[in-house]
Amino acid sequence: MTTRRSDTTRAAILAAARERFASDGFDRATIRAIAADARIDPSMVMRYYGNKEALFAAAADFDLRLPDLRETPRDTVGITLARHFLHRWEGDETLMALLRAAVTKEVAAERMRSLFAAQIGPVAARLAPDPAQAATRAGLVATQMLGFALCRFVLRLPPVVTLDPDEAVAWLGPTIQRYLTDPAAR
Amino acid sequence: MTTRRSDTTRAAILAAARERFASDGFDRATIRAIAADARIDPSMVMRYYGNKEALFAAAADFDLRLPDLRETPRDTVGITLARHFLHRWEGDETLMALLRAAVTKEVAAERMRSLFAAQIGPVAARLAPDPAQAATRAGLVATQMLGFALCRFVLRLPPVVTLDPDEAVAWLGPTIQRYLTDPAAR
DNA sequence: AGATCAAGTCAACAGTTGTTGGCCAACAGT
DNA sequence: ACTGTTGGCCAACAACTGTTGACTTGATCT
Repeated sequence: MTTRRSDTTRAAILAAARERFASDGFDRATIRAIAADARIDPSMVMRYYGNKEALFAAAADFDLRLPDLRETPRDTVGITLARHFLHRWEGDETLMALLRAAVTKEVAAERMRSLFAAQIGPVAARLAPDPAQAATRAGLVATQMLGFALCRFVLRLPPVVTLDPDEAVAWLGPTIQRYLTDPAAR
Repeated sequence: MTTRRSDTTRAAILAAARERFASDGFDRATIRAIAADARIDPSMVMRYYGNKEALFAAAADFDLRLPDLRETPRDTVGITLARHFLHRWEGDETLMALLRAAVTKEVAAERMRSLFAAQIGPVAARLAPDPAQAATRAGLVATQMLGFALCRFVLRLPPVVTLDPDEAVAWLGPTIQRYLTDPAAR
């Protein structure tokens, strides 16, 4: 199983696609632009990935890669989660591509939903004081994490962009901690 | 100054535009579709609003209309703000149009930035224990509010959609309160 | 009634998009 | 050397986009 000649361009296409989808969103990222970035003909993109939707599906394949939290002390889970999320977002533009697309493409939104349900859900299920509210708690965690990413990386609100990572974690950590482990509000 | 005949259609166009921009985003909301919704010819849209960008600018004109918080007790400001924001969002699809567009259109993002800076900034400036961090605190408030709106109205994460308004306010209120008035983290 | 002007319709333009099929060049195995 | 396959390019298509200008209708005013 040696790497074929095409595997190189295949990967180049995927990288260019991720970049374009991340910075321009699904609609404005044209196949022609992606092909130009990868220095190939647009028709190659079609040949390798079928159509634009399939290319996006391949480019937006993402895993949060949450660490195993079973060994972290219960009351530092919030901070740990916040730090990991921030780190994960900064190192991979896939999440950005997914978020930018999810706002207008239903398929991408669905992927976002299942991503968070599958990854944060279990954490909440284990930590929530009331198992019945586990899903709600996971959802709340998502609102704060995605909201931060939205403001910092997409909307670029100046005060949120300025925040250095440690500071951000120090602010967000307790919020996430509260959503996960504090007694229900009201 | 009686209302001219054209004012009716002018308003119809604006309403249709807001609806389309809110549900489809800037790119997918075509002038033809908007015109069809308003039951007129596409060229009328151009005549009245010049071009698509200007139409969007007119349709996405929004004001948070924050209540005067100087008389609300300092420690209930978080809940009050959360409730108002949620209420405002549900009653007017303009914010949705703005958010959907802000993710890919720089002009819309800029409007979002100045909107939050101008409206939440002053509140934070008055409540923050440390005047120097007022902007940061306002930004954090924005992350939670926009993140909630994103998950509930745009991405439609099931557990966040299910949440009834009072419950949502009870969860978000304390977070916002903390961002505004609690001593800085770290 | 006839002239004036706003309100609205129609058809077309130029550009861009995803997508397709035919063609060419390089390589591999015989 | 020959032949089949693989990787790549080119030109074109059909659909759709924002936008424009010429034309028709209808009301209003003198």
